[in-house]
Amino acid sequence: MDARRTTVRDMRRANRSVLLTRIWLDGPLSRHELGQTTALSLASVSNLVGEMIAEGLVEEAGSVESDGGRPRVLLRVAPAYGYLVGADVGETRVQVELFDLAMTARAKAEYPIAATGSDPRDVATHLLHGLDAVIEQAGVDPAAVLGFGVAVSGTVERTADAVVHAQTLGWDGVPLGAMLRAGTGIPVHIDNGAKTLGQAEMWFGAGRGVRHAVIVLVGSGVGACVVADGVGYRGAHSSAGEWGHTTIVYGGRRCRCGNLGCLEAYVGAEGILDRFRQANRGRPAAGEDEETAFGELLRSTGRAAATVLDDTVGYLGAGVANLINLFNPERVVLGGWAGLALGERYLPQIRAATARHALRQPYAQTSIELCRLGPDAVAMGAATLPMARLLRDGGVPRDPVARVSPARPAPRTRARAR
Amino acid sequence: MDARRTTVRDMRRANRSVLLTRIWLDGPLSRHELGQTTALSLASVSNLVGEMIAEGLVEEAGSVESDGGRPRVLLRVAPAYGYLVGADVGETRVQVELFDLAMTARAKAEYPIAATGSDPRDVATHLLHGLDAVIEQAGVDPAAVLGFGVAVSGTVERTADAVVHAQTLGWDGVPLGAMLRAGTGIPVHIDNGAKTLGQAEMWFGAGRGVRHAVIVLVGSGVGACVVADGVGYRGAHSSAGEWGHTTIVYGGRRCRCGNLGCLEAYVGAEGILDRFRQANRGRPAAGEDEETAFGELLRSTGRAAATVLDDTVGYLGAGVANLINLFNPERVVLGGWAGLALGERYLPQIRAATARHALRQPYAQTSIELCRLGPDAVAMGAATLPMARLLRDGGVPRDPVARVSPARPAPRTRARAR
DNA sequence: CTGCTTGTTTCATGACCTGAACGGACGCCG
DNA sequence: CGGCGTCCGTTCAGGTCATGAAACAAGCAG
Repeated sequence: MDARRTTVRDMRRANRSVLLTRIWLDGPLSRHELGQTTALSLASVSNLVGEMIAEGLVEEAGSVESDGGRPRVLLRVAPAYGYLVGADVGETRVQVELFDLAMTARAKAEYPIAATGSDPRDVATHLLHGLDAVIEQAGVDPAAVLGFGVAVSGTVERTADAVVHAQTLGWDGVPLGAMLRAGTGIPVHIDNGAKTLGQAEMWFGAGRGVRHAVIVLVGSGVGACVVADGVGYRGAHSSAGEWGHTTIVYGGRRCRCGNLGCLEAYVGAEGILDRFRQANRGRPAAGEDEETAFGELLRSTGRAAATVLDDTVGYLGAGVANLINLFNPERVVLGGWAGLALGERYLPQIRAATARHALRQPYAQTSIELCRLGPDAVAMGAATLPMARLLRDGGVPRDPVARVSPARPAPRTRARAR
Repeated sequence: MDARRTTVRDMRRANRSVLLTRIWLDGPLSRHELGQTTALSLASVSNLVGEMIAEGLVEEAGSVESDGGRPRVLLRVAPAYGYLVGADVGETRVQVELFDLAMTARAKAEYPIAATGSDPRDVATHLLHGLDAVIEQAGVDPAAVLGFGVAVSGTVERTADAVVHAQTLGWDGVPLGAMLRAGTGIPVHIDNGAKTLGQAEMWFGAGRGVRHAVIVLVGSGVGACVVADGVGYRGAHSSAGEWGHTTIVYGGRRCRCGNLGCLEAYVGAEGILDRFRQANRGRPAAGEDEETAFGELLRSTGRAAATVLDDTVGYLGAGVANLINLFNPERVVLGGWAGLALGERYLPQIRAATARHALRQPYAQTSIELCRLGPDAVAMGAATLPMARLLRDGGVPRDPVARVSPARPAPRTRARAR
């Protein structure tokens, strides 16, 4: 139903994309298996794979014996074909990491930033410095860096300038994409941190093998990444998945967004600690920062703590049930630092609470799992952005100019002359 | 990212689909305009359109003068190329309607059914009788009927048997698709009524020209149809969009689904009337059935009625805001008989309540509109199912056997013999 | 070394889109 | 009323692509 034409070149790109994606995701594979699972003819597989090998994108990786006959050669994406850089713009620091195509980290850089109201220009400078630093540190050719993915905790418009709105950073309409592109020739990709972490969890973590999932992220705030049929759900302007500010207690607690009864006010770490303080006659949980205080609360044996945590599990279950009813996923992945901590201790109770609130059938069709990557995988998640592009395009697009322009000056005559 | 190969035939089908969809949706168009908007070359447009004209699927419809030169011929889908039958399985009646490809109704049939626990076999019989009846009534060749779309108010699995789970009908696991296919050779399509009504609203109603929308349906119960990038969002097992049973008041009123605090218990007509009865010292609104009672309540000037309706607007606003935060649509369409009645009187207040509960940015990017088709368009919505298939395939697939099999017996030798 | 099995590549074929040339229809103007 | 310019629509040669069948390659057993 898409209003886009299809040309014969799109076909080749689409098929290259299918093959490359499968080789990359499902490890070393033989040409035979590729033909089997993609329904492409062996001839085409050979043709396309041969092209990718010639480009250096794919390489042979040993062979495995086949009963009696010629052994099958395994194929993998060449790890050193190119490199990916991912960056995490957090509230307190900018972290930049370089990966090869096997997604092994090769270099890392980190820059502290002011906790509140960080100047976008400073952040952009840190990001560009970090980019140079990790390239230098890893000793790779800058031309081999396929892309620079940046994850920020806000919504990112899908325009050329990649305008960012990030409440926690105090940014409203920052054209971060344009700012970064002015400082580097490497392709820049910017997206919301929850969405990139969700993608990473889908490819390498608890979402493997699933096409419909919701990755729930509970930290100080609360967010979600919805994956529909293998691709992130964005909505009209890329701000879909704002689960934290859905109303779950009509007229309830005030949330930091200003509304009443948001889910975040009940199951976000800040909201939980605040509720504990109220239940504990104004005495907060011990701990310098939020994370240690939350850990303390989890370990606490007091009556107030137990009540607050029980309630939290209930609210979280209702919130997850809402997601299940609305999105009908195959899997729900519970992540974020607070979500992980809660889940490690209360997963069965969370499942039970969800079952109470969700419709029977969609609940039965889904499974609720803990995340596998942990909260520090944001930079890796950001690096999935250029990787996704590489896979979608079936490799780096061949320079299309070279094929057409030589014939341009006198197309007809030259063609005749042959 | 789809693990599906692309062949040279898919390309042609895809391009036919693009052209056909555009011709059908955007009325008579010239070849030039088609080339413009689809980015196909004029040569290909001519080629593909010529094929469709030869098949009788597309026809010329007058011409429009172009400044000075040869006038451009307009093209449209031939209304009499084929016919679509749509059926609505309601709680009290089965309604069957036949349309031509211009979506004008040509015949209608209706059968009352038992209000509760209707036997699936009876319903299937009514549906098949209705199918024959409207074909007979319209005087149409049965072979020209392209498909039979059936809308039911429950979830429909996307399997060959089209297994239906419909709480309101008392059905759990009814293979309605298999039952109907056993009684007719016409292709059968079954889907949830909210989804088909949503599709109709997208094509002919308040969703025209929009790619991301949520169609909200408030009747006795509450549902929603999410359209993402032009296609209905289904989730893993087609039960996505169960908005009515999301929790909006944690620990609140008991819903007929058994849970506490579901949205449906607050903004469904049944829930509203029940809340009014409680607020009105046990005296219900006057009226034999739900619909007249609800109309009475809307016209009522009493204090209890005003409070209940004000609260309803608030809950509805919060519920719509949740959809906006989660799905980030371009448009929200308010429909269903109760939703339409509420919206006609309270649309500004509903918008205001939604604005209070939604995040500022996604709210600013969306518009909330009333539906245009009314609640009786379910049969037409069902007829969109075979139409969607026709558009997706770019017409009726040509028999592929005829093209290949003659060469089969001795492909090599025969080829040489020429 | 030969036959056998299995994996991979080559080749002729048919299907497709495209740019450019060609043919057609209409209004305008001398 | 016939030539002319302006578009519209179609035809054709050229290039790209996937595919099935046949050919080639690489191991193993006898």
